[in-house]
Amino acid sequence: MVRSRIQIKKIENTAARQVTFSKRRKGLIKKAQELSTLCDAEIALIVFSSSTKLYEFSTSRVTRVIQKYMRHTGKVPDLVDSSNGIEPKYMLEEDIAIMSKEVDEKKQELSRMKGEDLEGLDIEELGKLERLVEKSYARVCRMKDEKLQKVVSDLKRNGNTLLENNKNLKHKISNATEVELHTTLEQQLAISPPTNVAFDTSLRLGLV
Amino acid sequence: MVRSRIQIKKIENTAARQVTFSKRRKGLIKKAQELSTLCDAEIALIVFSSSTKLYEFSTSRVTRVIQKYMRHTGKVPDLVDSSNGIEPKYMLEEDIAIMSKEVDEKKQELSRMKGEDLEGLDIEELGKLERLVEKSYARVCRMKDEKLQKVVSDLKRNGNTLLENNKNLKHKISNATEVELHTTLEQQLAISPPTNVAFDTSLRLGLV
DNA sequence: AACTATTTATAAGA
DNA sequence: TTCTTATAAATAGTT
Repeated sequence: MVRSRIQIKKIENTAARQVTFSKRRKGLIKKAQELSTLCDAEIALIVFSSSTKLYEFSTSRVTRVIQKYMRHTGKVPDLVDSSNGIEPKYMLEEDIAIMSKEVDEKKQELSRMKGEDLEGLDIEELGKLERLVEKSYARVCRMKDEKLQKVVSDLKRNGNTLLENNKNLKHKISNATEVELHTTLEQQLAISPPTNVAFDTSLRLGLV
Repeated sequence: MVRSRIQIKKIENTAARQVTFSKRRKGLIKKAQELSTLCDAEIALIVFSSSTKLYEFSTSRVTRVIQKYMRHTGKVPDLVDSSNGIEPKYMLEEDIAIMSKEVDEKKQELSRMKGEDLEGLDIEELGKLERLVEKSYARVCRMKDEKLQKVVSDLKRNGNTLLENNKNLKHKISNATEVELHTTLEQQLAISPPTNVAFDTSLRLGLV
């Protein structure tokens, strides 16, 4: 459909097929969502990829739409209605309606926080939202900064510990060499210059 | 999508809703067909209009895909095969559990978008959230800006119309006074100084 | 039901 | 996977 027009037939190249599947599945689900919202339709969409992976979309729950489908087509009639006399169904459905409304509200609030679906807002509402998102941004940044600071200080602490260890090791080595081998100071330094290594490490860790 | 962009929310006008339903349903089914052909996917699409009319598309028989769905998800294993042993109450309670989870998820997502409840996130997740909120902020600002621009241009247009009207009125008055009353120019101006008023109005409106 | 100006979806490429 | 971009396809409003 783009860059070049394609024929509607199976895409033989597996990688290309997967990419197209992923994109078009997303598009299809979006369209289904839009149709259900715009036209108040009840929709169930079940998609199995060629590798039998399942993707689904439904306005309510897939099984609910399936039940409705069954009843409608006459296959497996009155699945829900044939409860044994008492009707817990009514109450529960009312609950569902309430929760469904709650979900919808949260969804809308969320999409507005994401900067979507803003058409319906007036300037004042947009200003409020702007301030809200701005504040949120500041909070997220602050939290990230705090966590980073913590990582940095942890690393610095580690670096200091290492530095300390290096000093101790150096000490032991110089004692050992002095007592046991009687090597010169010059020889000790040529074999291991621990001070510089430790210093470098600490610096590097402190800059992560 | 065309002529003008529309909001994705229920179309209240019944006729318009039906037209859109018909068009988009056709589009949706076409997309489903294309996806199934291109990517060798097994698809079932069930659509109930708001007037409960049924439309469907499926690569095989809808019930076959439904059965596969049932087996895959493990929900209501033998819905099709044995209609007697099913507990509608259970299903409804399950609905509530699912929705309740959905509400919780949305709530958490929302609070994170608001920069709350961030403790549990690692630095990478915080970075992602940061970019998301940043993008959202840009969108909200852009939308506000667009709306403001629109208000400004509307007001300017109004201002120009008023200016034009004032000119015409001034003309009429000056003609009328000249021909019918023979008043002096000074008297005309004392009664109505239209040029200045029009100018002021235009300026004020243009700066809202 | 047809038209068409736009928006949206997306194939290909990066 | 994700983004970009050029282009095809879908479709809202109109006739």
